[in-house]
Amino acid sequence: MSKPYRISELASEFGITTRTIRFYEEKGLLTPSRQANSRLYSDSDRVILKLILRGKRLGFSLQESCEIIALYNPQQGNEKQLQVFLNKIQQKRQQLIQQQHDIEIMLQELKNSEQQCLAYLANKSNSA
Amino acid sequence: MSKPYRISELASEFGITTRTIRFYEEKGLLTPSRQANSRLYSDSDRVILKLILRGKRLGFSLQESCEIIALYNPQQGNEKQLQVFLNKIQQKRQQLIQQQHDIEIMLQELKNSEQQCLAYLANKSNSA
DNA sequence: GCCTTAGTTGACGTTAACGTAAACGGCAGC
DNA sequence: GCTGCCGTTTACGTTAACGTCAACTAAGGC
Repeated sequence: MSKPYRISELASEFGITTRTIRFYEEKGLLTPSRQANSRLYSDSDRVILKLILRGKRLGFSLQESCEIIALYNPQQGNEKQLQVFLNKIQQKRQQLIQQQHDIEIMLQELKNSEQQCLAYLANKSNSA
Repeated sequence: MSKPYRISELASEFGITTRTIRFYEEKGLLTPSRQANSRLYSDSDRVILKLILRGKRLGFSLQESCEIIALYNPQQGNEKQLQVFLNKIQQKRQQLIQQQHDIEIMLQELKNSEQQCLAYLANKSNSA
């Protein structure tokens, strides 16, 4: 148990506002403890926050990030429940792989534009 | 010049609504021609629509997708403008690479969860 | 005791990206 | 000539993810 974080610490560490952090709590994603009237965030709260922000960078909604975080914590259950769980994992995997492809193509297209641009610059400085 | 598309054709091809397509036009992303009172979409309209949807899958806003599409069409300009252009490309590239990393990690974590789940299932069927 | 500096709750405001509904035009088929 | 069906414009509605503001409390410094 390391020292807990205050809300402003997390906010500045991750470059978000305290309002945002409280909003995530309101949505049930974070469950900090209280000391007097102040919130205290544990390491695991911090991890969850990190996961949320990672999801955000990939364009996932809070709801989706929430589901993904749930996928990180396999719970025991009967065989059927575990199958549902495995299917969900598979779905997310497909989605992520699709994103990988999209990114590959975008990077290639950006590279093409860059090449054209550089060629034009080189040509220009040649003729100058 | 191939046969132009009607709005419902594009909608069903991409699995979106006609309202969405009209919305993109409203935002200036698409500029279909008109025949009488109907919209006619060209191949290039279709390409742009594809790019928008790709951006969406990666969590980009319409505004961002718009900027990325602009990056695909290098315009001539003076050296300074071209430098700005190259910088923007570089920025987007960094963002995409960050997303690649995020995806790698997520995929790994999903894999871990899957392994745990499978191990539990195997164990269970063993003891049965 | 007063001020400043976090922090709190509660409420209303805002923006993007569409959804939805109303009222209308045009044409193909019967 | 009426019925669908596809399309149009206009306009108001909706949801997510916060921003912003007000009014308040609790702790620490001088």
